[in-house]
Amino acid sequence: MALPPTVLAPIADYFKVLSELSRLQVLCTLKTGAKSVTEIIAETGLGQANVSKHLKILAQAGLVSRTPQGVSVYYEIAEPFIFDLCELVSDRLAKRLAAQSEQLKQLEAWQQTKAVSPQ
Amino acid sequence: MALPPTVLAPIADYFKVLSELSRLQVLCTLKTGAKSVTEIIAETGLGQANVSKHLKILAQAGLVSRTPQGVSVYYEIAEPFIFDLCELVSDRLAKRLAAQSEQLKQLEAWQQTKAVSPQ
DNA sequence: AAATTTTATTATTATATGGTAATATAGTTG
DNA sequence: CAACTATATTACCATATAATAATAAAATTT
Repeated sequence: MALPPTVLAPIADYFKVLSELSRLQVLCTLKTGAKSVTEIIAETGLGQANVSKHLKILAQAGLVSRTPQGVSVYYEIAEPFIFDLCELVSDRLAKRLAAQSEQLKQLEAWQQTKAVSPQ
Repeated sequence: MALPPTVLAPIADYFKVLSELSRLQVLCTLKTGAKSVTEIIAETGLGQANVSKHLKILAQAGLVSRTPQGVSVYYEIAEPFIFDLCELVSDRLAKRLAAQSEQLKQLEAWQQTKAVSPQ
């Protein structure tokens, strides 16, 4: 029997948080340490309201922590684990590209053969 | 400087494919081997058109392979890697729950202390 | 306290997407 | 070829969500 939705749903939700480019950009900004919202806005080039909303989603998901400091609010990675995930996916995508390029090379070699001894 | 969107976008897209409960259900169905669409429909309880659409998305993402066989079409996991990802996330979520329950226990112990020696 | 800065929220719009019914397509069997 | 089965596609609706502008709220400075 298949895994019940109750088990899979939280996993899907976790992936969903990571499935938006803007949120990944925000997270990457925090890779080098805690940053204020203003700094995040500057680094990503995203709009203020937009960043604020994404940070709320990331905080609710438990991926970042929030610490107000004076007028500013600093956000920090709470689960460095997410970078492991991103790297795994990135590596997998790279391997795909490598395999594709290898196949292309094979194809070219075969075409060479055909040109040398046609028919 | 942060990673450019051109690098992060494919990663976000990869996560996006895995961020839907129905698609995870379909993938889990294939964990034990290739299955026809009819079998997938039966195991998941999802609608026919729905399953067909999700399978298309999974195939385009390169996560499953498609092999017609007579009237049926069999789909198979093309990247077992996805189950590693799911398991990593699942483990992480489990650790979270464990940590929460531990905190709860600590809180209860503290309340006991307070009850024994009030003030 | 007024002005300023920083962050959060609300309202709105545009777009994307999941689900379903209906239809189309393709292969199989009588 | 007609009937049937399996899968794909199309059209449609409902919902979710990303982005932005406008506004609010909170802390700081003058």
